[in-house]
Amino acid sequence: MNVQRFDDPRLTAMGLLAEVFVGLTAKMAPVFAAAGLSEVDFETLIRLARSPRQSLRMSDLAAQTGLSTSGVTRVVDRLEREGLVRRVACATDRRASYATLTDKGRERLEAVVPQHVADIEEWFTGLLGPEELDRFLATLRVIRDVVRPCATAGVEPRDHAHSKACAPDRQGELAPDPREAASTS
Amino acid sequence: MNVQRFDDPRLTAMGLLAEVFVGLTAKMAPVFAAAGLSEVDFETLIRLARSPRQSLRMSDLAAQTGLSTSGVTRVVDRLEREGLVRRVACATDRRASYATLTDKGRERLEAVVPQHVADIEEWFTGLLGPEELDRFLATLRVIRDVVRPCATAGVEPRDHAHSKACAPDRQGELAPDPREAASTS
DNA sequence: TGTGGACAGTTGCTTAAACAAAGGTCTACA
DNA sequence: TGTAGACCTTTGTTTAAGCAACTGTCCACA
Repeated sequence: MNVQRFDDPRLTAMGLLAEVFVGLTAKMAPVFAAAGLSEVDFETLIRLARSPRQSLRMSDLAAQTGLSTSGVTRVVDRLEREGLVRRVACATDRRASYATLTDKGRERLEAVVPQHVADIEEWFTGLLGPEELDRFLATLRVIRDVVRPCATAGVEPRDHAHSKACAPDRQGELAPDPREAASTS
Repeated sequence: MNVQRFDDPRLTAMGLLAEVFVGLTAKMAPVFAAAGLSEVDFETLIRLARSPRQSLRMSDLAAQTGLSTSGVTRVVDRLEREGLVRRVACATDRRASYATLTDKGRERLEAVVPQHVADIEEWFTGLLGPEELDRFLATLRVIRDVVRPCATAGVEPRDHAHSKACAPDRQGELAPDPREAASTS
Protein backbone atom coordinates (compact mmCIF):
# COMPACT_ATOMS: atom_id res chain seq x y z
CA MET A 1 0.00 0.00 0.00
CA ASN A 2 1.39 3.32 -0.97
CA VAL A 3 -1.19 5.27 0.95
CA GLN A 4 1.62 6.58 3.09
CA ARG A 5 2.49 9.13 0.48
CA PHE A 6 -0.81 10.79 1.21
CA ASP A 7 -0.40 10.82 4.97
CA ASP A 8 2.42 13.30 5.33
CA PRO A 9 1.94 15.35 8.50
CA ARG A 10 2.47 18.50 6.50
CA LEU A 11 -0.59 17.71 4.46
CA THR A 12 -2.43 17.39 7.72
CA ALA A 13 -1.12 20.72 8.93
CA MET A 14 -2.30 22.40 5.79
CA GLY A 15 -5.61 20.62 6.04
CA LEU A 16 -6.02 21.78 9.59
CA LEU A 17 -5.40 25.36 8.62
CA ALA A 18 -7.90 25.10 5.81
CA GLU A 19 -10.42 23.51 8.08
CA VAL A 20 -10.07 26.26 10.63
CA PHE A 21 -10.36 29.03 8.10
CA VAL A 22 -13.27 27.50 6.27
CA GLY A 23 -15.04 26.62 9.48
CA LEU A 24 -14.49 30.08 10.87
CA THR A 25 -15.77 31.87 7.81
CA ALA A 26 -18.78 29.58 7.86
CA LYS A 27 -19.50 30.77 11.38
CA MET A 28 -19.21 34.37 10.27
CA ALA A 29 -21.39 33.99 7.22
CA PRO A 30 -24.85 34.23 8.80
CA VAL A 31 -24.21 37.73 10.11
CA PHE A 32 -23.24 38.94 6.68
CA ALA A 33 -26.10 37.15 5.05
CA ALA A 34 -28.57 38.66 7.50
CA ALA A 35 -27.35 42.09 6.47
CA GLY A 36 -27.64 41.20 2.81
CA LEU A 37 -23.91 41.27 2.24
CA SER A 38 -21.55 38.72 0.80
CA GLU A 39 -18.13 38.33 2.34
CA VAL A 40 -16.62 40.18 -0.56
CA ASP A 41 -19.12 42.97 -0.07
CA PHE A 42 -18.16 43.23 3.57
CA GLU A 43 -14.48 43.23 2.85
CA THR A 44 -14.95 45.90 0.25
CA LEU A 45 -16.99 48.12 2.52
CA ILE A 46 -14.68 47.83 5.49
CA ARG A 47 -11.65 48.59 3.38
CA LEU A 48 -13.35 51.71 2.15
CA ALA A 49 -14.33 52.65 5.68
CA ARG A 50 -10.72 52.45 6.78
CA SER A 51 -9.36 54.44 3.91
CA PRO A 52 -8.57 58.15 4.08
CA ARG A 53 -11.62 59.69 2.56
CA GLN A 54 -13.67 56.52 2.81
CA SER A 55 -12.71 55.99 -0.75
CA LEU A 56 -10.32 53.99 -2.83
CA ARG A 57 -9.47 53.82 -6.48
CA MET A 58 -10.99 50.86 -8.25
CA SER A 59 -7.63 49.35 -8.99
CA ASP A 60 -6.41 49.80 -5.44
CA LEU A 61 -9.52 48.08 -4.26
CA ALA A 62 -8.69 45.25 -6.62
CA ALA A 63 -5.17 45.00 -5.25
CA GLN A 64 -6.37 45.04 -1.65
CA THR A 65 -9.16 42.54 -2.03
CA GLY A 66 -7.32 40.24 -4.38
CA LEU A 67 -10.12 40.46 -6.90
CA SER A 68 -9.45 41.07 -10.55
CA THR A 69 -10.22 44.53 -11.78
CA SER A 70 -13.27 43.29 -13.58
CA GLY A 71 -14.35 41.59 -10.39
CA VAL A 72 -14.15 44.89 -8.58
CA THR A 73 -16.17 46.53 -11.29
CA ARG A 74 -19.02 44.08 -10.67
CA VAL A 75 -18.81 44.28 -6.90
CA VAL A 76 -18.96 48.04 -6.99
CA ASP A 77 -21.80 47.78 -9.51
CA ARG A 78 -23.76 45.75 -7.00
CA LEU A 79 -22.95 47.93 -4.03
CA GLU A 80 -23.71 51.07 -5.96
CA ARG A 81 -27.03 49.64 -7.05
CA GLU A 82 -27.82 49.21 -3.37
CA GLY A 83 -26.64 52.69 -2.56
CA LEU A 84 -23.87 51.56 -0.24
CA VAL A 85 -21.12 52.96 -2.39
CA ARG A 86 -20.81 55.72 -4.94
CA ARG A 87 -18.45 56.13 -7.86
CA VAL A 88 -16.65 59.45 -7.84
CA ALA A 89 -14.60 60.64 -10.75
CA CYS A 90 -11.02 61.46 -9.99
CA ALA A 91 -10.41 65.15 -10.40
CA THR A 92 -6.85 64.84 -11.59
CA ASP A 93 -6.94 61.63 -13.61
CA ARG A 94 -9.88 61.15 -15.84
CA ARG A 95 -9.07 57.50 -16.33
CA ALA A 96 -9.54 56.76 -12.68
CA SER A 97 -12.58 56.70 -10.48
CA TYR A 98 -13.06 56.23 -6.79
CA ALA A 99 -15.41 53.97 -4.99
CA THR A 100 -16.64 55.95 -2.01
CA LEU A 101 -18.58 54.73 0.97
CA THR A 102 -21.96 56.39 1.34
CA ASP A 103 -23.65 57.13 4.65
CA LYS A 104 -25.92 54.24 3.99
CA GLY A 105 -22.93 52.03 3.43
CA ARG A 106 -21.33 53.13 6.67
CA GLU A 107 -24.56 52.48 8.53
CA ARG A 108 -24.79 49.04 7.05
CA LEU A 109 -21.29 48.37 8.20
CA GLU A 110 -21.97 49.67 11.68
CA ALA A 111 -24.92 47.35 11.85
CA VAL A 112 -22.73 44.36 11.09
CA VAL A 113 -19.40 44.95 12.76
CA PRO A 114 -20.36 44.57 16.43
CA GLN A 115 -21.83 41.13 15.93
CA HIS A 116 -19.01 40.17 13.63
CA VAL A 117 -16.45 41.09 16.25
CA ALA A 118 -18.46 39.17 18.82
CA ASP A 119 -18.36 36.15 16.53
CA ILE A 120 -14.62 36.40 16.13
CA GLU A 121 -14.30 36.59 19.87
CA GLU A 122 -16.59 33.62 20.36
CA TRP A 123 -15.11 31.29 17.78
CA PHE A 124 -11.52 32.39 17.63
CA THR A 125 -9.78 34.89 19.87
CA GLY A 126 -11.86 34.14 22.94
CA LEU A 127 -10.87 30.49 22.85
CA LEU A 128 -7.23 31.27 23.47
CA GLY A 129 -5.31 32.50 26.44
CA PRO A 130 -3.76 35.95 26.04
CA GLU A 131 -0.25 34.70 25.36
CA GLU A 132 -1.50 31.81 23.29
CA LEU A 133 -3.27 34.34 21.12
CA ASP A 134 -0.18 36.50 20.93
CA ARG A 135 1.99 33.59 19.91
CA PHE A 136 -0.57 32.46 17.39
CA LEU A 137 -0.75 35.87 15.78
CA ALA A 138 3.02 36.16 15.81
CA THR A 139 3.29 32.90 13.93
CA LEU A 140 0.68 34.01 11.48
CA ARG A 141 2.68 37.15 10.86
CA VAL A 142 5.79 35.11 10.18
CA ILE A 143 3.98 33.22 7.48
CA ARG A 144 2.23 36.27 6.14
CA ASP A 145 5.47 38.16 5.72
CA VAL A 146 6.88 35.39 3.58
CA VAL A 147 3.77 34.60 1.66
CA ARG A 148 3.29 38.27 0.83
CA PRO A 149 6.71 39.73 0.32
CA CYS A 150 5.34 43.16 -0.54
CA ALA A 151 2.71 43.39 2.12
CA THR A 152 3.38 47.07 2.59
CA ALA A 153 4.46 47.92 -0.94
CA GLY A 154 0.99 48.02 -2.37
CA VAL A 155 -0.30 50.17 0.42
CA GLU A 156 2.18 52.96 0.19
CA PRO A 157 1.70 55.79 -2.26
CA ARG A 158 2.69 54.77 -5.75
CA ASP A 159 5.63 56.17 -7.61
CA HIS A 160 3.50 57.39 -10.46
CA ALA A 161 3.01 61.08 -10.06
CA HIS A 162 -0.61 61.07 -11.07
CA SER A 163 -1.80 58.40 -8.75
CA LYS A 164 0.19 59.91 -5.93
CA ALA A 165 -1.65 63.14 -6.56
CA CYS A 166 -4.99 61.37 -6.52
CA ALA A 167 -4.55 59.21 -3.50
CA PRO A 168 -1.73 60.80 -1.61
CA ASP A 169 -1.81 59.05 1.71
CA ARG A 170 -3.38 55.69 1.94
CA GLN A 171 -1.94 53.87 4.87
CA GLY A 172 -5.15 53.56 6.76
CA GLU A 173 -4.66 49.85 6.72
CA LEU A 174 -5.22 48.04 9.91
CA ALA A 175 -5.67 44.78 8.16
CA PRO A 176 -2.56 45.31 6.13
CA ASP A 177 -3.48 43.31 3.10
CA PRO A 178 -2.72 44.25 -0.40
CA ARG A 179 -3.75 40.99 -1.90
CA GLU A 180 -2.11 38.59 -4.22
CA ALA A 181 -2.71 40.71 -7.25
CA ALA A 182 -0.33 43.22 -5.81
CA SER A 183 2.38 40.77 -4.91
CA THR A 184 2.05 38.13 -7.57
CA SER A 185 5.47 37.34 -8.78
CA MET B 1 -14.57 60.14 13.76
CA ASN B 2 -16.07 56.77 14.42
CA VAL B 3 -13.47 54.93 12.45
CA GLN B 4 -12.42 53.27 15.68
CA ARG B 5 -15.28 50.86 15.39
CA PHE B 6 -13.57 49.40 12.37
CA ASP B 7 -10.15 49.08 13.97
CA ASP B 8 -10.86 46.40 16.52
CA PRO B 9 -7.79 44.16 16.94
CA ARG B 10 -10.00 41.14 16.53
CA LEU B 11 -10.86 42.24 13.05
CA THR B 12 -7.16 42.43 12.41
CA ALA B 13 -6.61 38.96 13.78
CA MET B 14 -9.26 37.56 11.51
CA GLY B 15 -7.82 39.50 8.60
CA LEU B 16 -4.39 38.12 9.31
CA LEU B 17 -5.69 34.58 9.31
CA ALA B 18 -7.49 35.17 6.05
CA GLU B 19 -4.41 36.72 4.55
CA VAL B 20 -2.26 33.77 5.51
CA PHE B 21 -4.69 31.23 4.21
CA VAL B 22 -5.36 33.02 0.97
CA GLY B 23 -1.69 33.73 0.44
CA LEU B 24 -0.74 30.17 1.17
CA THR B 25 -3.29 28.68 -1.17
CA ALA B 26 -2.12 31.09 -3.83
CA LYS B 27 1.39 29.67 -3.42
CA MET B 28 0.05 26.17 -3.78
CA ALA B 29 -2.08 26.87 -6.80
CA PRO B 30 0.57 26.66 -9.54
CA VAL B 31 1.37 23.03 -8.75
CA PHE B 32 -2.24 22.05 -9.07
CA ALA B 33 -2.69 24.10 -12.18
CA ALA B 34 0.35 22.51 -13.78
CA ALA B 35 -1.24 19.12 -13.22
CA GLY B 36 -4.53 20.30 -14.66
CA LEU B 37 -6.32 20.16 -11.34
CA SER B 38 -8.30 22.71 -9.44
CA GLU B 39 -7.99 22.83 -5.69
CA VAL B 40 -11.35 21.19 -5.38
CA ASP B 41 -10.22 18.48 -7.75
CA PHE B 42 -7.16 17.86 -5.65
CA GLU B 43 -9.08 17.77 -2.43
CA THR B 44 -11.55 15.35 -3.93
CA LEU B 45 -8.87 13.05 -5.23
CA ILE B 46 -6.86 12.98 -2.05
CA ARG B 47 -9.91 12.29 0.03
CA LEU B 48 -10.71 9.36 -2.20
CA ALA B 49 -7.14 8.17 -2.00
CA ARG B 50 -7.34 8.11 1.76
CA SER B 51 -10.63 6.33 1.94
CA PRO B 52 -11.00 2.59 2.50
CA ARG B 53 -11.48 1.32 -0.99
CA GLN B 54 -10.31 4.52 -2.61
CA SER B 55 -13.95 5.33 -2.89
CA LEU B 56 -16.59 7.41 -1.19
CA ARG B 57 -20.28 7.86 -1.59
CA MET B 58 -21.20 11.02 -3.41
CA SER B 59 -22.97 12.44 -0.40
CA ASP B 60 -20.08 11.62 1.90
CA LEU B 61 -17.80 13.36 -0.51
CA ALA B 62 -20.07 16.35 -0.31
CA ALA B 63 -19.96 16.31 3.46
CA GLN B 64 -16.19 16.01 3.55
CA THR B 65 -15.42 18.63 0.98
CA GLY B 66 -18.08 21.07 2.10
CA LEU B 67 -19.48 21.23 -1.40
CA SER B 68 -23.16 20.92 -2.04
CA THR B 69 -24.27 17.62 -3.41
CA SER B 70 -24.84 19.11 -6.80
CA GLY B 71 -21.37 20.56 -6.63
CA VAL B 72 -19.98 17.10 -6.07
CA THR B 73 -21.95 15.81 -9.02
CA ARG B 74 -20.21 18.28 -11.32
CA VAL B 75 -16.76 17.76 -9.86
CA VAL B 76 -17.07 14.04 -10.30
CA ASP B 77 -18.44 14.65 -13.78
CA ARG B 78 -15.28 16.54 -14.62
CA LEU B 79 -12.94 14.04 -13.03
CA GLU B 80 -14.72 11.13 -14.61
CA ARG B 81 -14.51 12.78 -17.99
CA GLU B 82 -10.76 12.90 -17.47
CA GLY B 83 -10.65 9.32 -16.32
CA LEU B 84 -9.33 10.13 -12.86
CA VAL B 85 -12.41 8.84 -11.11
CA ARG B 86 -15.08 6.30 -11.87
CA ARG B 87 -18.65 6.05 -10.67
CA VAL B 88 -19.48 2.68 -9.22
CA ALA B 89 -23.00 1.69 -8.37
CA CYS B 90 -23.57 0.63 -4.80
CA ALA B 91 -24.48 -3.03 -4.66
CA THR B 92 -26.79 -2.75 -1.70
CA ASP B 93 -28.40 0.63 -2.21
CA ARG B 94 -29.38 1.45 -5.70
CA ARG B 95 -29.87 5.09 -4.83
CA ALA B 96 -26.24 5.50 -3.99
CA SER B 97 -23.14 5.48 -6.08
CA TYR B 98 -19.50 5.64 -5.26
CA ALA B 99 -16.84 7.83 -6.68
CA THR B 100 -13.77 5.65 -6.98
CA LEU B 101 -10.25 6.66 -7.71
CA THR B 102 -8.85 5.12 -10.87
CA ASP B 103 -5.23 4.17 -11.38
CA LYS B 104 -4.87 7.20 -13.56
CA GLY B 105 -6.27 9.32 -10.77
CA ARG B 106 -3.85 7.89 -8.25
CA GLU B 107 -0.96 8.48 -10.61
CA ARG B 108 -2.04 12.06 -11.10
CA LEU B 109 -2.11 12.49 -7.37
CA GLU B 110 1.29 10.93 -6.92
CA ALA B 111 2.63 13.33 -9.48
CA VAL B 112 1.38 16.29 -7.50
CA VAL B 113 1.80 15.42 -3.85
CA PRO B 114 5.60 15.55 -3.50
CA GLN B 115 5.84 19.08 -4.83
CA HIS B 116 2.79 20.10 -2.88
CA VAL B 117 4.34 18.86 0.34
CA ALA B 118 7.53 20.65 -0.56
CA ASP B 119 5.53 23.84 -1.03
CA ILE B 120 3.89 23.46 2.34
CA GLU B 121 7.30 22.97 3.86
CA GLU B 122 8.67 26.00 2.08
CA TRP B 123 5.90 28.46 2.79
CA PHE B 124 4.49 27.21 6.03
CA THR B 125 5.87 24.49 8.25
CA GLY B 126 9.48 25.09 7.37
CA LEU B 127 9.27 28.69 8.52
CA LEU B 128 8.60 27.71 12.09
CA GLY B 129 10.68 26.18 14.81
CA PRO B 130 9.63 22.72 15.90
CA GLU B 131 7.89 23.83 19.05
CA GLU B 132 6.48 26.91 17.40
CA LEU B 133 4.90 24.64 14.85
CA ASP B 134 3.59 22.33 17.53
CA ARG B 135 2.05 25.21 19.43
CA PHE B 136 0.58 26.62 16.28
CA LEU B 137 -1.03 23.36 15.32
CA ALA B 138 -2.28 22.87 18.87
CA THR B 139 -3.98 26.24 18.71
CA LEU B 140 -5.47 25.43 15.35
CA ARG B 141 -6.87 22.26 16.83
CA VAL B 142 -8.45 24.18 19.66
CA ILE B 143 -10.29 26.35 17.20
CA ARG B 144 -11.11 23.49 14.90
CA ASP B 145 -12.69 21.47 17.67
CA VAL B 146 -15.02 24.31 18.48
CA VAL B 147 -15.76 25.40 14.97
CA ARG B 148 -16.54 21.83 13.97
CA PRO B 149 -18.25 20.28 16.93
CA CYS B 150 -18.86 17.00 15.11
CA ALA B 151 -15.52 16.66 13.42
CA THR B 152 -15.57 12.93 13.94
CA ALA B 153 -19.30 12.37 13.75
CA GLY B 154 -19.52 12.64 10.01
CA VAL B 155 -16.60 10.30 9.53
CA GLU B 156 -17.85 7.39 11.55
CA PRO B 157 -20.19 4.86 10.05
CA ARG B 158 -23.72 6.15 9.96
CA ASP B 159 -26.57 4.75 11.96
CA HIS B 160 -28.54 3.92 8.89
CA ALA B 161 -28.29 0.25 8.25
CA HIS B 162 -27.95 0.55 4.52
CA SER B 163 -25.19 3.07 4.44
CA LYS B 164 -23.38 1.19 7.15
CA ALA B 165 -23.57 -1.85 4.95
CA CYS B 166 -22.25 0.10 1.97
CA ALA B 167 -19.44 1.93 3.61
CA PRO B 168 -18.72 0.03 6.75
CA ASP B 169 -15.43 1.48 7.86
CA ARG B 170 -14.46 4.86 6.72
CA GLN B 171 -12.11 6.35 9.22
CA GLY B 172 -9.17 6.63 6.91
CA GLU B 173 -9.08 10.34 7.61
CA LEU B 174 -5.78 11.87 8.28
CA ALA B 175 -7.03 15.29 7.47
CA PRO B 176 -9.97 14.81 9.72
CA ASP B 177 -12.41 17.01 7.95
CA PRO B 178 -16.00 16.29 7.41
CA ARG B 179 -16.88 19.70 6.23
CA GLU B 180 -19.46 22.20 7.21
CA ALA B 181 -22.26 20.40 5.46
CA ALA B 182 -21.90 17.61 7.93
CA SER B 183 -21.79 19.79 10.98
CA THR B 184 -23.96 22.71 10.02
CA SER B 185 -26.22 23.46 12.91
C1' DT C 1 2.67 69.07 -31.77
C1' DG C 2 1.88 64.58 -31.93
C1' DT C 3 2.76 59.87 -31.45
C1' DG C 4 3.71 55.47 -28.90
C1' DG C 5 3.28 52.93 -24.93
C1' DA C 6 1.40 52.27 -20.44
C1' DC C 7 -2.46 52.48 -17.43
C1' DA C 8 -7.74 52.61 -15.63
C1' DG C 9 -11.94 50.87 -16.01
C1' DT C 10 -15.71 48.30 -18.44
C1' DT C 11 -17.78 44.59 -21.19
C1' DG C 12 -18.32 39.81 -23.49
C1' DC C 13 -17.53 35.24 -22.73
C1' DT C 14 -16.59 31.14 -19.98
C1' DT C 15 -16.49 28.40 -15.92
C1' DA C 16 -17.58 27.10 -11.10
C1' DA C 17 -20.62 26.54 -7.53
C1' DA C 18 -25.07 27.12 -4.85
C1' DC C 19 -30.07 26.53 -4.54
C1' DA C 20 -34.23 24.40 -5.70
C1' DA C 21 -36.85 20.95 -7.85
C1' DA C 22 -37.47 16.40 -9.71
C1' DG C 23 -36.94 11.39 -10.28
C1' DG C 24 -35.76 7.07 -8.48
C1' DT C 25 -35.06 4.15 -4.36
C1' DC C 26 -35.24 2.64 0.41
C1' DT C 27 -37.35 1.74 5.11
C1' DA C 28 -41.07 1.54 8.28
C1' DC C 29 -45.46 0.82 9.43
C1' DA C 30 -50.40 0.03 8.83
C1' DT D 1 -49.55 -5.16 0.10
C1' DG D 2 -48.99 -0.63 -0.27
C1' DT D 3 -48.30 3.89 1.16
C1' DA D 4 -45.72 7.73 3.39
C1' DG D 5 -41.67 9.84 4.27
C1' DA D 6 -36.84 10.17 4.01
C1' DC D 7 -32.74 9.80 1.33
C1' DC D 8 -29.38 9.93 -2.98
C1' DT D 9 -28.27 11.84 -7.03
C1' DT D 10 -28.89 14.60 -11.05
C1' DT D 11 -30.58 18.63 -13.78
C1' DG D 12 -32.15 23.63 -14.53
C1' DT D 13 -31.36 28.19 -13.20
C1' DT D 14 -28.89 31.96 -11.11
C1' DT D 15 -24.91 34.42 -9.40
C1' DA D 16 -20.03 35.32 -8.94
C1' DA D 17 -15.55 35.77 -10.64
C1' DG D 18 -11.59 35.38 -14.02
C1' DC D 19 -9.52 36.31 -18.62
C1' DA D 20 -9.17 38.73 -22.75
C1' DA D 21 -10.40 42.44 -25.54
C1' DC D 22 -11.72 47.29 -25.91
C1' DT D 23 -12.13 52.41 -25.06
C1' DG D 24 -10.47 56.33 -23.20
C1' DT D 25 -6.75 58.84 -20.79
C1' DC D 26 -2.12 60.00 -19.36
C1' DC D 27 2.87 60.62 -19.82
C1' DA D 28 7.36 60.85 -22.15
C1' DC D 29 9.89 61.92 -25.78
C1' DA D 30 10.93 63.34 -30.48
